[in-house]
Amino acid sequence: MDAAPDSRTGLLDAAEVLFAGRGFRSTTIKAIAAAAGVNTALLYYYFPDKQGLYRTVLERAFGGLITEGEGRLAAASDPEEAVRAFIALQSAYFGRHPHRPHLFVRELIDHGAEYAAGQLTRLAATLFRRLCDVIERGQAAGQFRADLDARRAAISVVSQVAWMQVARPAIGIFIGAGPGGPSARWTDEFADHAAEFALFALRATDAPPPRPAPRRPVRTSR
Amino acid sequence: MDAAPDSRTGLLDAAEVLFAGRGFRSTTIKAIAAAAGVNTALLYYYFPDKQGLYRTVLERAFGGLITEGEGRLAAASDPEEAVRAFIALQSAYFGRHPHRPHLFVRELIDHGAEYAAGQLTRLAATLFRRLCDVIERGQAAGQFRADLDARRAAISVVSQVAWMQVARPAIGIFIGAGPGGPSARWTDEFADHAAEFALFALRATDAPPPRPAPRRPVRTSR
DNA sequence: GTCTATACGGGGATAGAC
DNA sequence: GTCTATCCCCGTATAGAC
Repeated sequence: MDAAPDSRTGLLDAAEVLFAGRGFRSTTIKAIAAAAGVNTALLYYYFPDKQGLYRTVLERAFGGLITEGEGRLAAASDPEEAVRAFIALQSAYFGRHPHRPHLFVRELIDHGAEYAAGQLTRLAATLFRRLCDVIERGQAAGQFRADLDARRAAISVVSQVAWMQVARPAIGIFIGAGPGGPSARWTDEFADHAAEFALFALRATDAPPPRPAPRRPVRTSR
Repeated sequence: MDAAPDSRTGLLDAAEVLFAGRGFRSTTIKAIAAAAGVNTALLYYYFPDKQGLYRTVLERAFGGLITEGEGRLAAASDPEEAVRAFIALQSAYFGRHPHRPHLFVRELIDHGAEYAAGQLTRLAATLFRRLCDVIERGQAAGQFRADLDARRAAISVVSQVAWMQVARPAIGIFIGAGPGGPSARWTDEFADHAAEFALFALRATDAPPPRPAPRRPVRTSR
């Protein structure tokens, strides 16, 4: 049930993995077609050219994050819970699509987000906006410290897992696991740590004591 | 005083900028030679091949970070001061070498740190080690919360500015500045924010009240 | 829808003159 | 030390048969 019988989807899947792994310029259409098990020329039947294929790959990947995120985050009501849910979303999404962090980062540094500008604008209006709102709501309730700028704080919240995903080989070396990167278990535990770290930073020092973090047994990453 | 009269250095400088901007595979030796104002064949006089040139570029860039970092960090004695100094180092170094974040990230995602493994091992034994030690010292002194794993905490500390440098186009869109990324002023202020955010997270809740953060007027980034 | 065959430019690298 | 000239492979994209 995991075979993609139709050629268009097969091309999209293969292109996504290759673009993520080697970047847009270094990925050849011959490699994409070969990985999809079809002929080079067929690519030009389904897509206008290499750029058009790339654009479609990006739309699918960002679109998936936004759709899934909006679904997941609507549930959380308490600000602390919402921050945890946000980081859990990052961790789960990248656990399920392990190459997408690279796809996203490459688009940022290769093209300055040129091809993903539309998707990022949507992301700004949905997930990022929602995280900022949650922080501001926590500040208004006296749960979170009021002296933090919500947008900067939101970036700090997101940065931990995002950077961990990108810098895996370096982190692997730093923690003694080698350039293959940390284990799946370590990766999951880092997400828990990141949530706690962010909440320690966000909490007002005179706030009512938070209930202990629920130890989520769910393990979602690779 | 900014001309690089000798061809070897000119090639290294040009290669660094191009490798950072487009990646190893997408950077052509013809482009490097042209940017350095010399002939393609001369590259093979000074370096064995494209890979050898790349390796040398990485060694110079990582080596600079380590050398500069060890110098700067030896000064700070107080753990809080040391954490601030660490983030200030990141900000200053990347402010002075604005393309190196991309160079580093590309090496991580393009080659899994294969070419930089040696430099990263040095980094692990110097700067990263030093940051972990500082956190542990703060924990032993009761200044920092003891329930954090020092290595994970160190990664959280580093991640904020690192991610901000990499995700500039996305952050620009998120904060309404557009895909060109945040302004130099915003970038500098984010480093201050990141230091405070990290210290809020690190501080033991029953610790003696920290002195107010010194507002560093020094502006070091682009 | 899917393939074969091919045009055409640009890539890394070397030989060898000066 | 620095250049010209060149080799050969591989990249994108298209024409057109089936």
